[in-house]
Amino acid sequence: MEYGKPRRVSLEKLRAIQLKLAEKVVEEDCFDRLENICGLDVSYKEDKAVACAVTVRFEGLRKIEAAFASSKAYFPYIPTFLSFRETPILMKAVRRLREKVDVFMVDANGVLHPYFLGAASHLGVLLDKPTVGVTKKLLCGELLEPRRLESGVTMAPIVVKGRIAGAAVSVRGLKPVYVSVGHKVSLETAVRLVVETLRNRMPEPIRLAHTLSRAYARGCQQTLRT
DNA sequence: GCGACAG
DNA sequence: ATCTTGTCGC
Repeated sequence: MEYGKPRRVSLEKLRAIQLKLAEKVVEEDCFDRLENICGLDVSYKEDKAVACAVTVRFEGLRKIEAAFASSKAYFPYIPTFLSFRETPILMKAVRRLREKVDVFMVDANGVLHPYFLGAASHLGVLLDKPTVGVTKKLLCGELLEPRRLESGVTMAPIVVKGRIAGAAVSVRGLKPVYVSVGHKVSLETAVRLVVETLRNRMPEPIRLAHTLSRAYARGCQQTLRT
């Protein structure tokens, strides 16, 4: 409700933290098997933040578990500082999961960020787990020439400060989603995972987390049943 | 200084 | 993100 109060930590300090954590990001595949994928998202209800972590089996995309966490939103939304708003509540939801997770998919950017540390990467480093970032709108960077892959998938690399930081991926001529490495995964694998879990505009794990966190925030018990 | 800007 | 109903279209 009121974020106007002076923060005890300056944005310059937070920027320094991002630069530090960005050095720890690993852009290579660091997982042997791919059985479960967990979608992550946060919804808001006035000044309350609700996070949902929903795990699905990669084969068939069937939901096998969902965990929630809620708290007051202590940090405002400030472009390029999203992780400081959502990482705490997402960590809380993830800790409540019981089933093993191989890769996390977050509704946020990974290294597709002006300082190469979007919320998906920030979370990945804190969890020390593989994460992929996916968004519906471009935060930064310039798109290179689109490339049509075999399965009718169109991919356009995105460059940030001279580095390929992500890719615009679109299927069946739909509006693209922006994919980037979060942590411990390669861009190639990140794109593959998104394409293989894409039923609608957003990959299924994230779409589910979005629906569930929103239902939880609005107290829709019925939707949360199954 | 100006404009852009994930959720 | 959120405030919000019906409605146009594949």
